[in-house]
Amino acid sequence: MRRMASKYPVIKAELKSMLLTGSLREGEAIPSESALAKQYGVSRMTARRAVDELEREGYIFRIQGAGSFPTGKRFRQGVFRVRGLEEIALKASSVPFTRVLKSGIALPPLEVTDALGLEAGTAVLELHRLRSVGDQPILLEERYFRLEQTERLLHMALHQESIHALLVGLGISISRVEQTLEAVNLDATRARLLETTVGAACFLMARVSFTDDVVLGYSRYWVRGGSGAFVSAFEP
Amino acid sequence: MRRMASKYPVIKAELKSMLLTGSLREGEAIPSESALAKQYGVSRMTARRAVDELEREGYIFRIQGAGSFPTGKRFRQGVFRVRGLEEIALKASSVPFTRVLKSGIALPPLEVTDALGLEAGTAVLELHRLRSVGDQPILLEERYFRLEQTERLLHMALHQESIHALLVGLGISISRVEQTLEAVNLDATRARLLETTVGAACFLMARVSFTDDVVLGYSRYWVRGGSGAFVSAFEP
DNA sequence: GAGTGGTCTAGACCACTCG
DNA sequence: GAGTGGTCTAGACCACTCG
Repeated sequence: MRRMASKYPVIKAELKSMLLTGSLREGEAIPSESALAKQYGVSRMTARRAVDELEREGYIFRIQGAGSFPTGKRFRQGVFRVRGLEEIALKASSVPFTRVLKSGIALPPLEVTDALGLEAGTAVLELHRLRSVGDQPILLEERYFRLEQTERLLHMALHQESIHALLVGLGISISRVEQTLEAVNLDATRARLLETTVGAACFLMARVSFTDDVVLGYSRYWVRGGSGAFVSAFEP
Repeated sequence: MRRMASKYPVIKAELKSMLLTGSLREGEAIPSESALAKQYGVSRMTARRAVDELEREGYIFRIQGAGSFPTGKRFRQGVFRVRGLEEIALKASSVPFTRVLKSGIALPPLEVTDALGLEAGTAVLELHRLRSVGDQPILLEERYFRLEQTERLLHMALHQESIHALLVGLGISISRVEQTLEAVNLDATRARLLETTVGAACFLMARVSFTDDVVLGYSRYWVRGGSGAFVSAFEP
C-alpha cells in the first residue's frame, strides 16, 4: 500500500515556485500561516510545516509578529557538510589514526591570542595533532584553549577521536561554534607533515568555540585539498 | 516581559547530553517520542520537535516503525554555507558584476562529458562567466548543459545573477544537486582571469544538477581562496 | 487592536518494524 | 499485535510588529 499523499509538500512546492519565479514584490511577505491554512483547507500546523522547511532551506526568514519574507538569492547555493575522519576512512575502506604532535602550555602566535580575546603574551593550552586515514595524512589540527577549565585536558587521552567528548567529560559544554573556510597554499613545515609539496592547495578551517558566549578555544585545521572532506547534496 | 521558557529545548538538551556522553549502547535507540512525552509531561508533538531538531543537526536518524538512533560522530562538524555573490558584495559594501566570457555550443573536455553521462564527442551548451565584487574577480564559472531543453538559454540574458532563474523560466526545474568542494592550485589561464598568481590556492566547487533524476548540467566554480565565500556558525 | 509567528495540547489515523 | 515514527486536526495562549 502506498503512503497517502501528504499535504505539506504541496504547499511547500507552490510557495517555492512563487519564490523562484519572483512573483512577490520586493520586501513583500509570503502569505501568513493562517492564510495558507485557510487557502489549502488544512490546519495551521500543517501549513506551518511547509513554511518551516522553506525557512530551514534558506528560502525565507521569519519575523515574529511581522511575517515571513523571501531571503533573495542567499543560501540558495546550499551547504557543504564537513565529513568526519571516520566517514572518510569508511569510504576508503581504511582506518583512521591520530598522532599527537605537541601538547602543553605555550605562548601562541599573535593571531591566536587575538582570536581568543587574550592579551599578547598570555599562555594557553596548545594541542597539535596529525590525523591520517590508512597511511595518508589528511588533517593537521592546531588547537588552542584558554587555560582556565581546560588545563586538565593534558592528563587525558588526547589521541582519541573527539576532543569535544573530553571537554564534555570535564563538565565543559560548547554552546556555539563559528568557523570560516579558506583555500591556502601550504608552507614548508605543514606540507612536510601532510606529506605533500610546498605550496600545495589546502583547506584551512578556522574555528572559534564558545561556552556560555565566552570564547573557549580557537582551532585551525589544515585539510588536504583532494581529500573528499567536503560533500553536499541538496534539493533546491 | 520575557518569553515563557519553552519545553522542547530542555528535552533536546538532555537528549543531546545523552548522545554526547555516550550513555547509549551501540545501536540502541533513544527513547521513543511517546516515552519522552510521558517522561516530560508534554504532548507527543512537543517531544517530537526536540527529536526533529536533533535529526536535522545530524545527531540521530530515524527509521519509521523502529526508532531513532544515534548517528555516531558523523555530521558533528557542522556545515559550511556557500555565500552568494550578492551577500559577499553586501559585506564588502560593494556591487556584484558578471561578465560572460564565452557562450555557445561546443565540444567540452572529456571529464565534462563523463560527468554529464554523454559519449565523448557530444556537443553541449557551454557557458563561462567571471563574477566580481567591486573591481575584484571572485568567482570563475564554467557551466555545461545537455543540449536538449537548454539551447534556448543562449538567447537569454546570461549576464544576470541567476542562471537557475532562467532555467525555471524555460520550464526546467532542478530537482537535485550534488556537489563536491576541493582546494586546488590555479593554472595560468584561470589565475590570469581571477587576477592572481599561478599556483595560488583556490576553491573548486563541482556541481552536478538533475531534473527528474536525469543529469541536466555540470558546473565548475573556481572561487578565490580568501574570499570569505564559505561561512558557518552552529550550535553543537 | 488586528494580525503575525512561537509554542503547545490531546487527541487521531496511518505505514512500518519487530519478534 | 505491540510499538514506532509520519502526518494531521482544531483548537489555545503568548510575544511581537505595525499602523
